[in-house]
Amino acid sequence: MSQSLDRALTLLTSIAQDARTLDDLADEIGVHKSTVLRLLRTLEQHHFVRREGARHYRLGSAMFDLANQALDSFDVRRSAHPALAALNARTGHTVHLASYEDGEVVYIDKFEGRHSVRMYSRIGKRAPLHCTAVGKVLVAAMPVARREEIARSIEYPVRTPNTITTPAEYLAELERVAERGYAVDNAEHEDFIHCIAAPVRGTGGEVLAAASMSVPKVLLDYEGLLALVPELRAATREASVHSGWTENGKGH
Amino acid sequence: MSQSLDRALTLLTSIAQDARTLDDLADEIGVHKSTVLRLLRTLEQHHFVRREGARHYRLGSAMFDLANQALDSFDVRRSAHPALAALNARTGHTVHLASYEDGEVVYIDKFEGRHSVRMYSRIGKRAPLHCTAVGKVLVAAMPVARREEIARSIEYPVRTPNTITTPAEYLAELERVAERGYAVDNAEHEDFIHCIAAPVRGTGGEVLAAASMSVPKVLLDYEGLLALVPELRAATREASVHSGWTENGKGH
DNA sequence: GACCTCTGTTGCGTATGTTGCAACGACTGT
DNA sequence: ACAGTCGTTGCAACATACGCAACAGAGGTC
Repeated sequence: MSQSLDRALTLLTSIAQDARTLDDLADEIGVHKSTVLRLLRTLEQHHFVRREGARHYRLGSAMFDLANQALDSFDVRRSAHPALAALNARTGHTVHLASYEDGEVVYIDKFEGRHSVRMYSRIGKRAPLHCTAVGKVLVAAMPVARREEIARSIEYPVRTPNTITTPAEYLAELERVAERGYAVDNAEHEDFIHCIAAPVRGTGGEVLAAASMSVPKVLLDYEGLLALVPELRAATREASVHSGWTENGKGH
Repeated sequence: MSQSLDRALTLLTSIAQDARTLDDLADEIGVHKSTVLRLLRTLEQHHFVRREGARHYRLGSAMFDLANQALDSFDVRRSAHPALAALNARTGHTVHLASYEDGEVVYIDKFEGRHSVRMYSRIGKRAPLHCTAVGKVLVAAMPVARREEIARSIEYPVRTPNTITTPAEYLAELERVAERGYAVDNAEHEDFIHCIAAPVRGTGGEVLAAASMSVPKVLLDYEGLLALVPELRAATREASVHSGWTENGKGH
């Protein structure tokens, strides 16, 4: 809607991937160098971008600053932190905390596993709802009407042979998740990895976020993964308590 | 230089502090609501901002995503990580990794101490050069001509009774730091806290970043702090080795 | 060391995109 | 049901951001 802003944001996205030169950027967004220069100057004034040497641009500190400032405003993140860090330390597996945003899942915290398996995730990264354990947990927590609405509206790109590909299947899976209180991603997102996830609840029992553990298949087979569920749930329970949850009324 | 972009970036900075409503923002930057609305919409399309409920705006996931993507491009950050994490775990004190940027210091990593002393720092936050241990280390690593240039150009706001307030004093301090190989901030930045810092070096012996330990004065007196220097230097040495540094030629 | 190329930078006129206005619509709370 | 608040739209006027073309400066090549 705002052209120059639109272009500037595209620039940022581009620069974030790697340092870029002026011409690179001009080519990428298809405008004249001078236009890019002016945008970059404004971005630079605000510290969103900085120059490296004479001809390379990198993201500046404002980016980190604002991001971390905003991450702190996710209360769940802070309250869940100790329990998840402990879970990560105890098991050595990668732990994620994720939240629902606009038809997708967003990772709001990550604890790297000890096994050097490169997982293509990152704080702030978005992931689909249909093939992630955290996605299932978050959607399963919603009223049935909402679930159906979402199941109808999202896409079902095939990521692996196990990926769920239809709304009907997805809704059935959500039902199972809601009953059991945890979700599984049996290599539905990435071939090598399977995950389990469980909800983190707040004061009124509402689901604030989902925490997951991701384990490479070479390390643990499906049954081994399921054996970790109690440990995960103990951690999410602890995280929930720190987030104000009390075990009366709802819960389970 | 670009008006709309300038306004949009100001909006982001504002929103980062706390969720804002449309009118709040319009007042803050002194433009019409409709203008703000259009900017926000563009920001929203790029996921830099998201709506919370119907009337509040928060930072969106792109912010986190880009920031973390870019943080990963600081190679020092990754290579220094294990050594600093270990230092933090061993001592329980707050550890920072910082880098020089444009007349200021920028924190690029932080390991929270076990003592619940609120430190007003954050990844991405900028701090002055004249009253921080990391600042001294980074500037002391530069050629004398550059040091003088910087000493002349920066401001010397008084933060505590101990703050250095003149270029001459600062240059003398830098000389000491360069000789010793580490810097001290004796409650020059914040009243309650004193810090020590040392450089992290790269392949050619050049200083990539500075690592510091911050300790509340109530926990440890000045001598106690200095007693930690060897431990800090062991950690920065380890971090340097991981960053490609080898102990020949330069070094010490 | 001189030439050439490549990249960043500036001034300027124009058209385009952006702005503010005012009226509308949706929602909240009383 | 009403008033007030806040978000949203269409439009016309204007300022702004755009592309162009020419300049400057650094790096590399012969």
